[in-house]
Parts: sequence; structure tokens; C-alpha cells
Amino acid sequence: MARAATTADVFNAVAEPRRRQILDVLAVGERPVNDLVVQLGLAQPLVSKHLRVLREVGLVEVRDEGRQRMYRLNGRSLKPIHDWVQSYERTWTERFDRLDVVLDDLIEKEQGDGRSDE
Amino acid sequence: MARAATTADVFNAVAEPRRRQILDVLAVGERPVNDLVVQLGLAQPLVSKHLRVLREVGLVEVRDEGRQRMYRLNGRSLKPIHDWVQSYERTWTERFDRLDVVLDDLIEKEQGDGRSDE
DNA sequence: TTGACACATTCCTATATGGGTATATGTTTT
DNA sequence: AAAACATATACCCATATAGGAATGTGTCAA
Repeated sequence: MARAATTADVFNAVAEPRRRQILDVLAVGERPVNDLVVQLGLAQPLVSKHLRVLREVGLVEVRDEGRQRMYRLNGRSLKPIHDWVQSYERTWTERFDRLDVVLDDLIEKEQGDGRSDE
Repeated sequence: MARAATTADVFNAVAEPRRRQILDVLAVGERPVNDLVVQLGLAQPLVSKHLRVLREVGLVEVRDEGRQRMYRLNGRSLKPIHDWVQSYERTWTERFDRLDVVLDDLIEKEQGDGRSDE
């Protein structure tokens, strides 16, 4: 089996740096494709392809405006990532870091103390 | 060019569901490889390979313990993801949603009002 | 020493990619 | 109608995978 499709979920879609850049630009406000092409300095077909991926996972939405297509961000689709990562925040937060040192110490002592499994 | 390596950055490493599962297990505490194999029901070489990716991006650390290798989480490496996603949180938070409706309204009125570019 | 155990690595294959180039589709302007 | 413009799609290629099978490496036990 190969790697999962980029459209498999938001995690895969956002793994590509250029797609995050696109989202960053769209975070400011709705933009037509060509604005993204210019701002990111990428080839137009490439931008369109990235936008398609973002659209398929629900990260952006489109609106027709004459011969332009206005893309806008749908940040809510990032919530799964937010939620997942959020649960790890305590593991690197300063105050918890120091607590962890103490806990690791306790565990070490406990282990060297006769208890076998955990 | 193909897709970026899974070891290119934390975003790519974490795009794989099984690797997130591994991290979820390790979040509870340090574990030897075989514990992960059993808990996740995956083939041992597969787990080892995923662990290597996680190690290369700094998401886990290893410690030799006899013939076992104890893996433990290093959550801090998730911070780049956390920070990036965090900045989008306002876009889906309830109270901001309602504010956005008002803003979109204002923008619409402004656009239909004679102003051309933005 | 020999064997059992715990992991890591190597080799294989099918697959989906990011980027480039060329072209198709649809809209506005002349 | 024809040309210009804005996007999307099709086709090509090199590359890196996830998973499976087999094998290598290092440690402990008998």
C-alpha cells in the first residue's frame, strides 16, 4: 500500500507546506486564484491543484464571480487537528515540564525499589 | 517531484494515522516496541518503521533497557502544529462565527457600494 | 555455545504524489 | 464572432511511500 491520499483527511491535506501557505493567505480574506498565484509565486495549474485538494477535505470553499473563482477559508475543518494536538499541550508546557521531572524521579525510585511491571 | 518525505517535518510524520495511534499510546507512558505491536495489532517491522519516522522528527525518544527498547513521547515537537492551528481557532469558535457574519455583511455592502479593488 | 527473545533493517510492489507542459472550459471584451 | 482572460484538467515523470516477507543484530538464558 502506498501513502494515504492527500485528500484522505485534513492531516494529509495540510502536510504540504504550499497548501498551508495558501490557507495562510486565505486567512486574511477571500481571494481569486490569480491572487494566490502572484502572492505565492507558483504556477497557476499548481495552485489550482492544491486548491482542489483543500476543497475536497473541506478546508476551502469556492464562489463563482464572473470569470474568477473566489476561494475562502473554512477554518472549522482544522478542528480535528486542533483537538488532537491540544491534548498533548501539557506535555511541553513549562510548568508541566517541571512537574514531569519530579514524576520521572518518583517513577525511577519506585522501579528501583522492587516493583517490576507498570 | 514526489510528495515530501514523511520525515521532512512533523506535519508529514503525523499525517499517518498509525503514527498518531502510536503517539497516543506513548502519551500514557514509556513503552517497549512489543507493547505497541500488541496494543495496535500491527506487524512488528511496521511498528519499528513508524517509530523510526517519529524518531527522526523528534516526536519520540528511545532508551535501551536490556533487550528491549523503551520509547517515550516528546510532545514538544508537536508545538509547530499546535501554533499553526491555534492561529486559526478563532475562525471556527462560536462567538467569532457570529462576528464574522456581521463582517461579511459589511464587506458585501461595501463592495456593492462603488469600491472596486481591495 | 546454542537457542530464544526483542527489534531493526533490507528488499519487494503498488500506488499516489508535486511539479511541469499543454490543453480544455467558461466568461468577458472588442 | 473572435480574441483575451481566468481556471481547471489531462498527461507525463521521478520519487517516496505503507505494508509484507525475510533476514540481520544484539541481549539474555540454559
